[in-house]
Amino acid sequence: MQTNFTIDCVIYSFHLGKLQVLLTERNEYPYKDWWALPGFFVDKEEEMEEAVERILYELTGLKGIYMEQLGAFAGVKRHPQGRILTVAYSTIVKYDEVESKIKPMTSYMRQAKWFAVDSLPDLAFDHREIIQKSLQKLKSTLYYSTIPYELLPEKFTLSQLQQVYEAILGKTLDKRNFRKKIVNAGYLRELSEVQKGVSYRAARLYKFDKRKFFKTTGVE
Amino acid sequence: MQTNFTIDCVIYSFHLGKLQVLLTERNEYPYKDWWALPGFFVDKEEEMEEAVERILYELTGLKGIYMEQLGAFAGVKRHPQGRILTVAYSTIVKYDEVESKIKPMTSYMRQAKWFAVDSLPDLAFDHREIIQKSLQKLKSTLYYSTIPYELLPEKFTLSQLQQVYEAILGKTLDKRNFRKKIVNAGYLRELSEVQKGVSYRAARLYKFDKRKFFKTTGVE
DNA sequence: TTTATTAGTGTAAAAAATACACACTATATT
DNA sequence: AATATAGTGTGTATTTTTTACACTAATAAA
Repeated sequence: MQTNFTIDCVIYSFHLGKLQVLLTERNEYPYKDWWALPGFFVDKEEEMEEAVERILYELTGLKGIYMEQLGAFAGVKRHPQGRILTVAYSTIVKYDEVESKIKPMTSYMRQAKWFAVDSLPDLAFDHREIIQKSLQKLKSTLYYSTIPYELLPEKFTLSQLQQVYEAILGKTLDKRNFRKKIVNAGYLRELSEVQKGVSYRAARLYKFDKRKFFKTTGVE
Repeated sequence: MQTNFTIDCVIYSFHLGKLQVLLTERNEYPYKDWWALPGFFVDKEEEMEEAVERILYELTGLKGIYMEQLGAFAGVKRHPQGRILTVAYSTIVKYDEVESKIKPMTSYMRQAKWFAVDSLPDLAFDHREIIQKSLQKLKSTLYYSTIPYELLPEKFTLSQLQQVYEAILGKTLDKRNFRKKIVNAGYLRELSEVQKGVSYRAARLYKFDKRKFFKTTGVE
């Protein structure tokens, strides 16, 4: 059998202490005027990862972003006009790197906007379910993944890192225990720099050392 | 874009102390005479899970088996005759419940046979990669999943359970520590029965209590 | 009765996770 | 200069979890 084949992207970033998802407003039936995950048909000779790159580039102007396949969603009833199989990807961009004005839209979508994951609008199709599943996976793999560092700028403070963990896990963590654990893990490099432009004591900056991470965790 | 759409199943069972995978010998080009994962095209109005059920039923005569989606594999180059998107599922059957003579084959495949995961033959397409990924996932979720109990008969001994864990993790575990951990977890029911037909001291039998499992782990 | 084979059990040590509170520093404000 | 404000940075004691480790008990077969 043949089926229509699309990619949908859950695009995350971290901003204002919250995990954010980039959604687009549809300008087409079905679900006209509803918010939806950005997605497109996959071209005939195009790899799925290339399609993800393409969508991300068109929307945010970024290349080489972090992505991870979430799975296939192919319910016969998920699209009113017959089955459309979509393969969902979780992707991450750094909020600051996304051009402030997200790219002007195609005819398919009117605008794109960041939403905090704890206050999403109603969503088209089964996109709510997709995000739910993506968040669940984020949570369960958090401590063995590079995801927190994909969400933060290259240099970050331990408090910012803790905020990311808290935003994803949806609970607060003890500051001293968090620091002990994360610093002991041994894949953060303490810089001699400190934060700038804050109106209180500036915090020390750290960098994530990917090589040490892979060496110590053996992941990926 | 439209694409061909198939399902491939990694069908596991546990036998002779080893994790086994059911493979079929292809009787068609491409990869004629190669071993491959059982798979079929998905019908137009058929849910993916239904397709998995159908394949499993045709091959093993079983219904209501355990399944879990692994992901989509859609490399442009994975099939010589152009892209065929396959969604892979990991499934589990109890070895004893599968009719000893696995169903007579269709024209597509000559025979089906169990292979221990540590001695697989060369495989068609990207099926080696699919199995690899499936095994990896099995490993990493083992302690929070019902998989070991899907592999075992309803009543089992702690040694058998330990064998399952060892087969999947690929390493030996300490008997006392394993028992302590698993019994403390609180979702095994000790029966008053013991094993029969063994030529040595018979071991106590246990049952898995799904409800307690979900209550205590909160998973699924 | 002896042999072979697996079942079943406890304790001590080490490591990891948790709970918990205050002094320090940099800036902005008066 | 003094003070208020806001977040940084740090240690210890307790509990829980994980690890290491070896012998006796039960049964069937010879």
